[in-house]
Amino acid sequence: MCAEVTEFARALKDAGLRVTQQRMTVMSILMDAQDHPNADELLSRTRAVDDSISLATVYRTLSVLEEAGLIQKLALENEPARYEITPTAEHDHIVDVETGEVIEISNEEINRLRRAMVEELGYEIVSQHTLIRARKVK
Amino acid sequence: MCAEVTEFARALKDAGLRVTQQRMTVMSILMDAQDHPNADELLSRTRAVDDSISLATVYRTLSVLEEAGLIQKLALENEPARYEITPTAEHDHIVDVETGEVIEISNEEINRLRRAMVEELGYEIVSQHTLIRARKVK
DNA sequence: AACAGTAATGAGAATGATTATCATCTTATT
DNA sequence: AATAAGATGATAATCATTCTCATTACTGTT
Repeated sequence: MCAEVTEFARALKDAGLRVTQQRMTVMSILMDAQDHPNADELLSRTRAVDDSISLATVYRTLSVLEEAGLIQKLALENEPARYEITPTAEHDHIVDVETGEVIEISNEEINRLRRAMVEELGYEIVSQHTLIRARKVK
Repeated sequence: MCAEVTEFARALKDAGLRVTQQRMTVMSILMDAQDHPNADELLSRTRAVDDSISLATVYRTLSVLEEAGLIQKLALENEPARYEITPTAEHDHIVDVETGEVIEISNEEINRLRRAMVEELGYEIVSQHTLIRARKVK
C-alpha cells in the first residue's frame, strides 16, 4: 500500500490540497474497501483507525477528493450516496433491489455508442453513469 | 387532453387509488410540462390552478404515481429530484453542466446491449437510467 | 341523493443527509 | 521555530423529503 499512499499524497498536492492525516485515512479506507461505502460507513471504519475523525471531515474530504477526481460519488435513489476510488476503467452499476448489493459492470461497446451519440448532439461528455436496478432471476 | 385525462383516471383506479382533484391536477401539469419539473416547481404550477394544494400532497402524489408506474423520478446528483410522465420509449438524459438543461436521448442498440449484459449475470432489469453530464462543444 | 367507511389532504412538525459556522489546531513555507 | 493559510471537530443550520393527525373528500352502497 505504501506506493499507493505516496501516489495519493502527490495527487493531493497536485490538486493544491494539503496532505492531512484525515484525508490519508479516508482515502486508504476507501482503497481497501471492496464495497461502495457511504459517509456513515466511512466514518465508523475511519474511527477504527483514528477515533477523533468527525463526520463533517468525512463529508468535506469526500467532496474535496471528488472535485480532485480521485474518487467518485454514486448518487442512489432513496439512500445516502456511496463512494468509490475513481476506477481505471469507466464502469456502471447494478443495484440488486432485493439485497441492496452493488455490482460493477462495464461494456466498451456501450461506452463507444454513447460517446458517439452525445458527440452528434454537439456535446462532450463530462461524466456518465448508468444505474440499473435489477433482481436476481431464480 | 380530455381523452388523456380519462385515461389517467382509469389508470389510478386500476392501481386501486382514488381519483382526486390534486392527483389529476399534478398529473395534468406534468403532462403539459415540456421540461422535467421538481417538486417545488410542480407546487407553484399546480397552485396556479388550485391554490390550496400543499407541498406534502405534491410529494405524496409523486410517489404514489411513481409506484403506479405512471411517472418517473429522475434522481440527480446535487439537486432535488425531477419528474416526467413515463415515456413510451425508454430513454436517458444528458444534463448540460453549464445551463442545467436536461435533454432526452435514447438508443435501442444500447438498451439491447445492456439488457443482454444484465441477463448474462443472472439478473432481470427492474429499471435503468443513464445520466450523462456534458458540455456543449464550441 | 344521502351514508358510511376509508383513503387522501393540508399544515406543520420531524427526519435524515449534507453543509455551514467558528474557534482551535495543522500543514506548508520562511 | 514562526507564520499564514488551510483543515478540523463539534455542533448548529439547511434542504429535500416524509410523517402525524385532525379534517375533508372519494367511492360503493342504500
